Amino acid sequence: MAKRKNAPGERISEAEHAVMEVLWDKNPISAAEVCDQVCAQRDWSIPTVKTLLSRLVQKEVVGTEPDGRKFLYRPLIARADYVGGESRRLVERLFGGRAAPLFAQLAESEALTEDDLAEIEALLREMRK
Amino acid sequence: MAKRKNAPGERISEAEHAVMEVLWDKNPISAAEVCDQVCAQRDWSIPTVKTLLSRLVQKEVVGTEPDGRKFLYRPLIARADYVGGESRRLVERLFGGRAAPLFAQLAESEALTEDDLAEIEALLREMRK
DNA sequence: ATTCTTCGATTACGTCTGTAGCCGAAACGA
DNA sequence: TCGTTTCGGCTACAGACGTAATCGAAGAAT
Repeated sequence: MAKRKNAPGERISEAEHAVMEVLWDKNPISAAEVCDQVCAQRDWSIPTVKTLLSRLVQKEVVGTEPDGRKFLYRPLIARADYVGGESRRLVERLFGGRAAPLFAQLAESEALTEDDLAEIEALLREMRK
Repeated sequence: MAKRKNAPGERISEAEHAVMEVLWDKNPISAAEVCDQVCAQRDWSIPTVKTLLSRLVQKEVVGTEPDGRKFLYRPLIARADYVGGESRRLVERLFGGRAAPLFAQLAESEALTEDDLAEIEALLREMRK
């Protein structure tokens, strides 16, 4: 009954997510390389990135492989899985599990561009077959 | 430096959100009444609910009005605003601000029911005019 | 008036999160 | 071989969060 854990399931925090994005973009890479990417956007220092990386390793969502004296990191979960999980969680929590109200909400708050609409229409048409 | 917050914006936590849901459903109500609702679902005790309420008051998202010797609480922000904000935040963080990929994601992870599809189609048709 | 009951307010405390410093071992340069 | 640089690993610490007990004042009951 609890929502606890599927295979990969340890919760990923906001800051950790930023690190994951970098890893999804390119991997495997070293801590320093991760910092190159992420320290540009969020104003972090190397130690911070290393802490986040080790927490992610602990949570078993990031794996390591030795590369000479250093380590290379790579994600152990697919971005699509993470993103899907977060999306479903939001729909669950805020819209009683129904996606339509989310859509309505986005529409109302003008978060939908003309392009979005067209794209969604296309997707719908495709799913209809 | 610490994290920023603007007028409406103090972050509402998961547990606090549960309390907000109760207040949105019925208000103004007393702490005890909030507990009646929320302690049924989450297994909390009165002190917990009161703590959450006072934190929400501090964050200025819940207001109080004296009712004899006790207080009645009511939300100061609309549910639609909160929900809209959270939705936009998710779309921003996970989909680069584009809603279409969210939709695709939900579709792929089978989070869309037949009803959802129909409803969304209807909404789309309506927006098309 | 004295006690019993209610509340809100204050305090507590372990965990998680954001952010970072320090240390020791390994690799490198001389 | 010896110091210097480079890493990963452990340690730290403040603020947020989840959860709750305790205190003190205002009312109610007798």
